[in-house]
Amino acid sequence: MSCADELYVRFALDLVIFTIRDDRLQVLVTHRAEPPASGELCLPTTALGPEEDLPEAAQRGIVEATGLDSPPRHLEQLASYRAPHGDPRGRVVSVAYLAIVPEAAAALGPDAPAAWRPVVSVRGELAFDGNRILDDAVERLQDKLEDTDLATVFCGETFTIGELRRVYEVVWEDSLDPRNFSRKVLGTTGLVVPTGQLRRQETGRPAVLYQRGTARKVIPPMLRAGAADN
Amino acid sequence: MSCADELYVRFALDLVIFTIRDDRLQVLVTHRAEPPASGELCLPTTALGPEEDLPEAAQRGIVEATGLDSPPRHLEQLASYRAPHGDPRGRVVSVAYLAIVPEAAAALGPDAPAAWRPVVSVRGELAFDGNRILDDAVERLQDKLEDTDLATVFCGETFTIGELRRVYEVVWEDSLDPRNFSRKVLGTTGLVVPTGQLRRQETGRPAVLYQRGTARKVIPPMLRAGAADN
DNA sequence: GCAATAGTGTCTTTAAGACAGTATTGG
DNA sequence: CCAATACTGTCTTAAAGACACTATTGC
Repeated sequence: MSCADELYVRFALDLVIFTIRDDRLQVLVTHRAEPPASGELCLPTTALGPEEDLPEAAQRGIVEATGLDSPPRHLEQLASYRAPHGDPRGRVVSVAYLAIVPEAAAALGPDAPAAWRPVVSVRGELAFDGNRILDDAVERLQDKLEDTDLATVFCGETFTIGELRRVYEVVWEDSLDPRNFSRKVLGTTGLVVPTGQLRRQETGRPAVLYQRGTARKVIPPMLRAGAADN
Repeated sequence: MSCADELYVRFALDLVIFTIRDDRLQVLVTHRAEPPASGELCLPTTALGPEEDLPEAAQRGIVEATGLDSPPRHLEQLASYRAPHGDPRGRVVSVAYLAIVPEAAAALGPDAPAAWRPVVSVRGELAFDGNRILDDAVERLQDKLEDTDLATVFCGETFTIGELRRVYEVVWEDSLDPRNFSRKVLGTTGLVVPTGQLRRQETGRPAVLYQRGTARKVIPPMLRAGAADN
């Protein structure tokens, strides 16, 4: 490595970009273009520009990776990782960011370098410490659904209570009681507000459409059954 | 800066080490030995060794900064920060770690380079982004008291329910009802287990001594009143 | 009317909030 | 007995869990 100074490390940002498609939690992955691990599956990465803040760099990297015209609706720092010691690139540190894009924006060009893949299908398949990062990201996401309005970010501008419930069910891999879920969501002041519009489908009673409210925290939190594991 | 390669950044670990002394939350601070900001108050830092993992480096840095003979009872990664752009050292990234040492271990040599200072007295006084890091650390700490057994880490090997309650009151800057607190702690299975010993003081009824149990999560969480902000 | 989806109401149980009184020690 | 600290018990209220039924649409 060209920098002998112990204070310098090779640095990059790892991007964990989630969306929901086909009723499954999906993550954007790509293939490494250069050695080491050339051709292997990995998370999109980006470098830190000279004048960039960390969130700025993450946002730019996400726009580049997805080809979206707008920045993601949610972006948060996940954690930092030091690459496994066997890495031939020397001392490597990365900071991972977690982002969410709504299903509607998840369309990707057919010849895009990156692709959406169901999380369950890439578990354990990523190069370097991508698997650990992805696991941490999923856990963070599941935790944050409990006490924030993050689930609404997966939905489009407007959504039904049923669609919102599907987000919880997909991310938590569990089924929720529609009656109790409804009571909880509508009973949390400011979480969602009705738009007055209805969503019609081929059959069945039309559903009331809602949009995000001003509340960012769900107090008391939404509870999931299997949260007692250590 | 000597590294022209855009992939390399100057890197360090910032250490936020908490303890409770004199019924106040205190943090270990030191003074910068070299420019820039020489002499100013700051958090202890350390570098990443060639073969070290991030938690290893943090643990080593904490032992060096505190002079303790044992590693901290709790250590977790907080977040990564990019130093403010005006920094003459160029592109600087740091990862902050949060650690807790019990009051008993908090004794520091009189001529140690670092010193314990009440958090309230150093708020806004730290160099670089130390203030932001400290604020984040306090918030993380307050949040984690709600649904983990982290408060027990501030206590010694054994402690009374009253001592444990003081930890919550000090960190949350709030007073708790002793009766309801007792019911909650003793009603959470596996959180604390009685040792059979008693703690005697000059006067008053002796208190039953407990030690940490096996439960690491408090479910349902301990609630604090003023958690509805944002 | 039927299939399909959306929505609501009640009973029970758990646990927090808000209280006052009893118990044990040393002096 | 008194001061000081530790401990416990009850009533009320909020909210989750576990249920079945009604409502609205297209065909």
